[in-house]
Amino acid sequence: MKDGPDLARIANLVGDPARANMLTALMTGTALTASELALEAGIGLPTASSHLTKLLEGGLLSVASEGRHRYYRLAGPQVAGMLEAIMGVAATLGPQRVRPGPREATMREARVCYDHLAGEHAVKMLDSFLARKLLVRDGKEIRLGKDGASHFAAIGIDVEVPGKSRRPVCRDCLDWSVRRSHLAGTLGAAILDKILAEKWARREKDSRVVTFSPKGKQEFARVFLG
Amino acid sequence: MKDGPDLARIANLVGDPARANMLTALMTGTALTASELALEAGIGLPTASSHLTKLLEGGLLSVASEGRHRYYRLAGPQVAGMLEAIMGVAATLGPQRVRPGPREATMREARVCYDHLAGEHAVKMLDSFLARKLLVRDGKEIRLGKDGASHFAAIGIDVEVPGKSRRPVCRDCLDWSVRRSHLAGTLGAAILDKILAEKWARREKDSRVVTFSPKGKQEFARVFLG
DNA sequence: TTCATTGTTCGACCTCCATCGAAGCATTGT
DNA sequence: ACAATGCTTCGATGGAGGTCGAACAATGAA
Repeated sequence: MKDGPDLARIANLVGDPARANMLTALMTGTALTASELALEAGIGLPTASSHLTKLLEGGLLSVASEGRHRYYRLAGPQVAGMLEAIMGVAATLGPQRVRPGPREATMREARVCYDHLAGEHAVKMLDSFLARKLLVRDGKEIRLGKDGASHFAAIGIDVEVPGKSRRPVCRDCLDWSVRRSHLAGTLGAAILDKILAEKWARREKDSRVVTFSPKGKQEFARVFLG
Repeated sequence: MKDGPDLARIANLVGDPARANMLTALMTGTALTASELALEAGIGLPTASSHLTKLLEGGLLSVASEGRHRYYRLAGPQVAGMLEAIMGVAATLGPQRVRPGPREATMREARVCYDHLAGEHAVKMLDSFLARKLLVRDGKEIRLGKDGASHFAAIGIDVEVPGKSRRPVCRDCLDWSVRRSHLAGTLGAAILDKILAEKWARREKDSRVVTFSPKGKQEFARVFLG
């Protein structure tokens, strides 16, 4: 009767509306303070604090104390992936989706997933990388292709791995909107950094949405879609 | 504040221990009756019935009435995939795993995931298929390679797709124990059928565990690992 | 019909937990 | 030192929902 890992324990953590809102907010990848998360979830500070300790003890979040602030973030990409998986089921199952809404459309196009880009653009980008053999699949893993490192270096993406970090350079992450993979890992994160640094796109405030400027979209296509 | 699909609603469904046990039991892919599920979850019939209607309305289960029995099953492979994703987080996060236990070891080696094989053997098998180009990745999709259909037909796996079914022939599914992909879809299901039909392995009663006989393991390696 | 099996519905109980106000700590700034 | 900010802890409240017994409905068998 007790097969495998404890589903209920961690699903229950996600199952509360307030906590779910917090986790969704943290899907942006940015670390947020307790008060910001309380505002996001629409609850008081004491309640938020209580939820946060539960998520912390549950292992879904990590925290960094800095001065009198405490910055909460998702415990890792794996947690983000699980949340996307649940969103995927909720999205296809949810007949109570009253209206797609404009917000929804922009989310499907481009959004932040933890620390990398997700959505249609991101899926196309990974497809292009694989087609050009800059990246190659190896089982579930994705690795740099023969010319991968030099190519990414040439376009200003620092792909060197210090060897210390456990985090893989490339990883794939299932997209809840497109139902295909996009690129995660340090490479995915570096690419998002570059896009924002070059101001090809900007993040909408308090949202996962990423909106490209017309010119930015061109540049993105030129540089990343080959 | 309300970004994307409704996480909490469906996570909450999985978050109750009784419901989680039911869902875990249904990960075997077999349809079970309400009383079987009540026994599995360790609760009374009325309680089970209440949970089942919730899971049904929530869209995680489907039901088929047959005589005075009502057979419940997971709503689809997508739900199974989500459950495995949550298990993955629970497994790596769960420090309260007191002891791995023998049950755990056999689960890692080979188990049923909804309707196909999962675990180390299954991961190796997919690796082999990809290496021999019987299957090829295409983005997130997995498709039959050039010689794929004929090869599988030769070893007695009927891979023809009636065209009617929406279900993909090949799909990958993330393995919570090995953290790599294994083969799902109709092909994955057909292969599991074959393994059981040939009696190379048998299912443990009321469990996801699949145990290979020594001879069966040899045959499995010969036929599927090339 | 009569009985047995299987499931659902109803009602009542009871536990759990999300919530907030107020107080307590810690850190920073003046 | 004193005040202000950010957050946690404590205590009390209230509501949601999981639980089961009993009654009811539906099917199948004797």
